[in-house]
Amino acid sequence: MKKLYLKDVARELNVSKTAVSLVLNGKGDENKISYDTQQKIINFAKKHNYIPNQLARGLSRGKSETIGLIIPNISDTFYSKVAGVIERKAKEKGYTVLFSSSYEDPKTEGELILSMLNRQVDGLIIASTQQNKKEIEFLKKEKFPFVLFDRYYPENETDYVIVDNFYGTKKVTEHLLNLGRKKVGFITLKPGLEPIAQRLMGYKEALKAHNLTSKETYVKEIGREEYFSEVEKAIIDLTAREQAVDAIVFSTHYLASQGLRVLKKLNLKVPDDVAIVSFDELSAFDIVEPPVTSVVQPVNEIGYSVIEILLNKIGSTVKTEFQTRVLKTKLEIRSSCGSFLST
Amino acid sequence: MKKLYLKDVARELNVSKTAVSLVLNGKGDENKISYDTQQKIINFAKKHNYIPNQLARGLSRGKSETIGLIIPNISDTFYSKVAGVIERKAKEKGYTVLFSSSYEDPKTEGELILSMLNRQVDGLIIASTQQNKKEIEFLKKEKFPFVLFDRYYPENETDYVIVDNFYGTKKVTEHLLNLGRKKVGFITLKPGLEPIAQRLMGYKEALKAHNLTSKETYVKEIGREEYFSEVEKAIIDLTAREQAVDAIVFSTHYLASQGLRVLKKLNLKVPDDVAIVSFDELSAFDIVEPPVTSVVQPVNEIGYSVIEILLNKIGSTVKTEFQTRVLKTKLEIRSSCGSFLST
DNA sequence: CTGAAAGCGCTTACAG
DNA sequence: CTGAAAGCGCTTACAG
Repeated sequence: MKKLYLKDVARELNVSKTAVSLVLNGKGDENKISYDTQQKIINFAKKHNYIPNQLARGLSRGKSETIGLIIPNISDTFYSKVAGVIERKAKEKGYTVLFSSSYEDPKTEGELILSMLNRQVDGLIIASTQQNKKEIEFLKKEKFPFVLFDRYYPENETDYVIVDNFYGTKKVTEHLLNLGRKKVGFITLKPGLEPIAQRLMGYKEALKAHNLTSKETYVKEIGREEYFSEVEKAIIDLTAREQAVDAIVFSTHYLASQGLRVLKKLNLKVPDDVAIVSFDELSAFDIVEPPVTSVVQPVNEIGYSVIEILLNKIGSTVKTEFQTRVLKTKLEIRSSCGSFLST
Repeated sequence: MKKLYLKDVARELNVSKTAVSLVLNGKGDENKISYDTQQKIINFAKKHNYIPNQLARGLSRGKSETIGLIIPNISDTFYSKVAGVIERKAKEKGYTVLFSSSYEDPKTEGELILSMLNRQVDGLIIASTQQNKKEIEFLKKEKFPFVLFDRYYPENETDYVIVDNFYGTKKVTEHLLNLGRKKVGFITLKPGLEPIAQRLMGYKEALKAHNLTSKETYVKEIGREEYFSEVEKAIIDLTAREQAVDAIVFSTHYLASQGLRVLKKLNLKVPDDVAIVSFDELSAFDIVEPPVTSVVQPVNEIGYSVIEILLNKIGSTVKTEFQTRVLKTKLEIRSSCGSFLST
């Protein structure tokens, strides 16, 4: 069985290439091709496994039916979940997705954007490092369809989908304060990312609303690469001083799980010695010890929104308003905060 | 800034399209194009963001520099980790990866294979549903480069990378028996998948080696879709009868985490009432309560091997032997089995 | 319905 | 080095 081309099936069937192409693209009826001929073509194609070359098709039609997805890390549970939703929705609409991880490196991300572009993706979805303003502006100038999620560029108008990082963190911090915790630490990443900045602000706002000033020393900003050891240092620092904290907010799931590891190692009891909460969660957060109260991101909604906005963009030639969505998070209360503390 | 094409940069620079193409593809030297001209072309291209159309390039050269990855579910932690490794390695070699989840549906998987093929991927990586023998044979007949991982077709000779499911399960079951457990249950998926079958055999072999016959009633095979409720039923069944089990082996990570959830709900103490172990793990298995002894799969090695074999296949025109690798698992002992039990 | 033809944007011998 | 040309495998007006 040799590889079949359009011309082969045309020849075999004694019809024109035009007819075959038209029929296989569902344009048989509108071109008044007889039912019999259509059936003949369709059956032959199916029987002999005729596979049209998408490269040629894409080149000819000027679109590839492919979407590019650029995320920090496909192995991270949050991104892999969103990727799953995006892929499922995209497939429903006939798109395949090309993905690539930037590993938080702006240079890699920039190259990825260009690489996706030269592969003629029809649209781009990016959870950006937020350090490629130039590329983002290039995309805008070219009117290339793209939507950002998770991380966006506050100073550049674009389509994006994010969650309410500020309010989510404020709420979970208040939850802690309402339970009688007075000295709340915040372990987070070094600044640079918008969601992280928003979470810090939410934390501070909650303290302020409770008439507590957020001591600088309660906020620990650590580097992503060496977070394993730095979380440990941060916790030792927060818990060992004379004025030890009685609660810690972790700004993301892997900091929280490492935090839990460290707390166990240090023999600190959660929530008795210190209560903890996490922004974003691991699916196992309900079976860790103790189960961790978390701010849950609406993964499905994020994926749906992103695809919806992007496909709208791709479909329409008229320039539309930028669409931005800020989705609500959900506070999942578990036992890592204990019950009310009277001191 | 309009979109630039090859002919545009040729015109602007007063050189031929040929020269531009040659230089940009790194064939300047071998075609004796002067250093100055080369620099001129390269600089202009970079400055004006010339992005060659990969569709045209691929069509012309007969390869797309794209690899297709078909897995059951990108959101599953095991597959997302392997996908990350594969993507990283592929990128190093200049390949981008197109991915798609089959969600365990053979029909979807079959369509995906054809879809990837018509997108002219240069090779395919599949963790198969094992129900598309026809497509696999088609790929073989076409001499299309592909390698299977995790799940393969025992009756069809292909390249594949798997782990030692049999021995891994045997070892972890023996670990349980060596600790004095006598009645070991096995909660697994309904048959159909080779790794699952191997794990069951490993479990039985361990029992046999300890002169225990594996009672049929100790093995619970459940459906993937409704595993949440079925794990519960299985555990109730295994623990409530007069001869309750004193240990349970879970054949995969999500069964184990659901098992832990259920055991907590039923107020059964792990490992006192029942010890548990898991084949494959969640990254949080060291902080759940109790930490779960697991058979760890060598995710990096799997990814590396798959890419290595595939790229070899793509690179060589001579037909080579099928390459198969069976990688070792690692037993990670945690406290979910307790210490030696004397009864 | 057909058939010849142009076009998508590249790459790559080939003659000079 | 150039330049004209063929070719990759499709799609799509167009004249008949």
